[in-house]
Amino acid sequence: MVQSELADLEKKLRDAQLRPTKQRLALAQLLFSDGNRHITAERLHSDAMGANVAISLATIYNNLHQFTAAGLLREVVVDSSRSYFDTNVMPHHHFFHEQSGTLEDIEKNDLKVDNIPPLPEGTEISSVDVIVRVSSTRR
Amino acid sequence: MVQSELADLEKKLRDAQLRPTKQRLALAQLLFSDGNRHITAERLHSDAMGANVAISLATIYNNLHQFTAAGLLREVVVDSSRSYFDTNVMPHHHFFHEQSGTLEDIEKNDLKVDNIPPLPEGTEISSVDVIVRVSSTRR
DNA sequence: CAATAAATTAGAATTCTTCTAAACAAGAAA
DNA sequence: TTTCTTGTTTAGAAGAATTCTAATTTATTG
Repeated sequence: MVQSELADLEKKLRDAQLRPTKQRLALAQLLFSDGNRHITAERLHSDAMGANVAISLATIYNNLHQFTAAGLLREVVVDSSRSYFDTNVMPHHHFFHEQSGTLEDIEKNDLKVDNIPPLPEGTEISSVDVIVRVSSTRR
Repeated sequence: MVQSELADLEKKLRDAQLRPTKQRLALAQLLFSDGNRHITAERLHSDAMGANVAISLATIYNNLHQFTAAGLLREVVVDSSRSYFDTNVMPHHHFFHEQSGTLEDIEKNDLKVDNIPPLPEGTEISSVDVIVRVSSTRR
């Protein structure tokens, strides 16, 4: 890892009012150094173990939520049994592969959602999430 | 409840190859006798208790899944902490009210999804789910 | 440095869901 | 009917994901 990269991550955390602790920097590195990721807490935890970063699962959860609140991550709800966190925080949608449990981004401009009916009284849109669930073609 | 209604529910179960047991009939009544519902297992369980129907939570879960497999219900994933089951099995979408945790149907023809990009290699669409998350307008 | 406020942690606790193995009920056959 | 087979229900244990607790450690500020 490059020096400047670490400094960038530290700035990213500071800008989000999060102290750049050892654990946060390690997580930020795992999350943001390698393109878009869709990751679960357990997965991130084992990635950290694999990278010889000592960090408890509680801290993983704390930080995933703090990162999300700070707009550094976004939670994607596709599976009722676990939470996925997405490093792409721009508005966009997803393919969800049902067999493998993997997510793939769909850029917002590719896909169009039209004719949303009048919202329930007294509400405003907080997000529009499209999930295209796909499965392997059986042959 | 009307006699014919019970007979209809029994037929509905039989057609789905599910024996119309006391518990299943009671659940079918709670689920299908009163328009579209979006319900959680816990909620259905307390509805049953409220209607003086003795039924265990395990049976609720068993049957929600069996009904879903038989196409009598559809599972809606909107909240990573619990599962919702929808009695409307026609293709359609949802408003999800973030504060109250309630769902509301959006008829398929109201809303249009266009320009879905090419699917991942070797896959086919199993469903396209749109969730319009709304929250109360603060004033 | 010292003070204080924030972050981390292990492990317990919670919540939702599934499993297990035994008891029970439904439908089929005699 | 009665019997047989198989499907269903059940209580409670077990499991999985997540949150909480209270103590300890670490970062930042003065």
